[in-house]
Amino acid sequence: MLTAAGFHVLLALASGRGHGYAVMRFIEEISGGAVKLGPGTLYRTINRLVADGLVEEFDAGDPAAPHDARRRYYKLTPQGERAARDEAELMTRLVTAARKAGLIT
Amino acid sequence: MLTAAGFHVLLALASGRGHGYAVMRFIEEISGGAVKLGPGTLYRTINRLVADGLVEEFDAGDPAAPHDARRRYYKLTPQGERAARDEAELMTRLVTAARKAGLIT
DNA sequence: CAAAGTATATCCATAACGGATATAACCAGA
DNA sequence: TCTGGTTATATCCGTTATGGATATACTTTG
Repeated sequence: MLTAAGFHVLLALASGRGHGYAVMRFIEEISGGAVKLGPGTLYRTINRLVADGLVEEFDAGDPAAPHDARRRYYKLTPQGERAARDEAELMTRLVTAARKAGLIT
Repeated sequence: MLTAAGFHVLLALASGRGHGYAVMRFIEEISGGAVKLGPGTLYRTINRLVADGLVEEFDAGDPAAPHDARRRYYKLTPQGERAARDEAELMTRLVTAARKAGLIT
């Protein structure tokens, strides 16, 4: 199974956040500030996802938009998309159960 | 934040699974067999939740139903319920984002 | 040009996990 | 009754993952 950080990263990439720092902000945003991914966990997690074939770096060579040269861009591989989808589906089941249990409305 | 295992246990308890082994089966059931909590993680997690005040043991002294004497029963504390609800709410946000990203329907 | 923010990378101590091993009670059927 | 399979809890060990600090340097804004 994916780790929480792993899923967060995949979800951020699937949501169009292409590089590490943007991933970090996405997670903070979506959790209302509750979840913060420090740089240690962030870059380590990205590297692990790349090593596992769930994510790949790509060249965002759009010369029109003068992007920050330091940035490294990543996207999901088909395998990564599958993994993210599986995890999201598991999560819907957990949310349904939480609703059934009266934890949330 | 809760660990995945921690949330699973809280959710199982909130769903009326009172003792450790039942918690284990609940998680396996709800995930369609994808997530399995081994005894190491299971009992360690329960103990941690108790130590953190999210869960407490109680005496299921129902003499009518001759229950298994080995079982140890647990339930959520108010704090545990809050934590489980917060986590479930975060999860709904993640699921919504996954839907928006086209990962799930 | 200085300060704040953006961006990536690495290190270390701590926390958590997975799976094996152990022990034993419970239950169904031969 | 005894025997095997399942239920149930507990602990140990090696591995993996985390959180936070530290480092470095580019970019943007006033």
